[in-house]
Amino acid sequence: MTPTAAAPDRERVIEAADRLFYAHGIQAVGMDAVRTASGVPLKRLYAQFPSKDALLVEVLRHRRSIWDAGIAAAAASATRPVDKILAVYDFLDEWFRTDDFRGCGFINAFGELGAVSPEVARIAREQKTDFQRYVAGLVEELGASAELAAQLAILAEGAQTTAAISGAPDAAIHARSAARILIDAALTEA
Amino acid sequence: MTPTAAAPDRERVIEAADRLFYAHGIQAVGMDAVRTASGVPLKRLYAQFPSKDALLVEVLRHRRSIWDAGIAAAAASATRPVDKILAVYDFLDEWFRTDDFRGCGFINAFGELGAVSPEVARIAREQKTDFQRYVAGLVEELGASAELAAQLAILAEGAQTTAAISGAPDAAIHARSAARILIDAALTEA
DNA sequence: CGCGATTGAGAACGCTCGTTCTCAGCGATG
DNA sequence: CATCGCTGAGAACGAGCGTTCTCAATCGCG
Repeated sequence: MTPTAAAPDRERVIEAADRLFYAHGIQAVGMDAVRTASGVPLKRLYAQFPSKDALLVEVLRHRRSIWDAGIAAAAASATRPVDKILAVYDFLDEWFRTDDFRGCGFINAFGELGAVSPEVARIAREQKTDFQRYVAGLVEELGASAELAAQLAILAEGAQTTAAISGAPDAAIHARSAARILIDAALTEA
Repeated sequence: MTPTAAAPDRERVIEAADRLFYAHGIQAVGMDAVRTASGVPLKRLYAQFPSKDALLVEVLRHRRSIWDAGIAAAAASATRPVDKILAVYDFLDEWFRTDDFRGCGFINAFGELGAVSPEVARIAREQKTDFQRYVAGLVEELGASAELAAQLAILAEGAQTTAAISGAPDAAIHARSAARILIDAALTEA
């Protein structure tokens, strides 16, 4: 058993669990389902992750890196800070139109387990504050206030829950145009 | 057993379950906990609600009426449509500073059970669209576009998740000032 | 070819929880 | 005062699930 040979197992399990947890909710998915979907037997699965909770933590970490990569890729096509900010909403728009979109995984996980698991609550909070910091960085480049950053982040969060629950994918478009107005207002005021 | 005598039981159960479900999550709360908190024995409890799912539906209905009443009360102190809109964010601000605030109960319930229970998903969606309609009505009185209404609703949703997960109660204040800017922009443009 | 370590498949265990059942106590009624 | 029906408290039941264990098949190595 070389340590490198175990890596594909880990990834397969995390990706399968992520897909299942996101699609059906965490508590609704049994370890047997993870095993079936990943093709990794229970024994190896528990060799990699001591418990379902530990697996969940890794799944959330994985999901965070996916999100970060998506945001970075969306920003890469833009040069000006303003466009990088607006690219966030374009990224959301694309995501919302995905077939298996079911809201923000962190918001969902927080709603389901945030009160019971401090670990889950912490990871969700970190993801949100990370995003807020990212937006704040871009806003700073713009020379606008920190309040604008908070408002832009709130718009993004609201778009996600609105798209998820109301099933309105155009929430991203509305958030985007609102963001543009807020940015313009902040810049002309300064 | 007069039918009117059963009413207090119903209310006590619904209120106790609502408090527990909201505080800890739905699946984390057993029927025994509901029984203990409400003081209503299991037998009567199951006489009123055929299952936990049925109880949950009533709990969500109850929560919806509480929300509606809160919004209505907040709007009552204002006369102009603009102030009624801004009153929504004042209401959120007050709510966010509550000790036991843990986000929007509908967003949480959707995240936990929306994928598994179409009933829960439907009730959450109805609550959100109801709120969107309410905002849309006020925006219409203002003579502004339907897009502004969508944007204002997104701000309210985003403030709720931000306050819940990031633990930032001032999300309501940021949403409020953003709302004011968007409203002003929409009105001067017209 | 033979033997021992490893592994995969799934059975088994223990716990939780939704739901139902039992039974002792009690109040009403004739 | 005796009896009958109802009620409350909690035991009991059955299912689901996280986690562990069994055991036969397999692979590597001498």
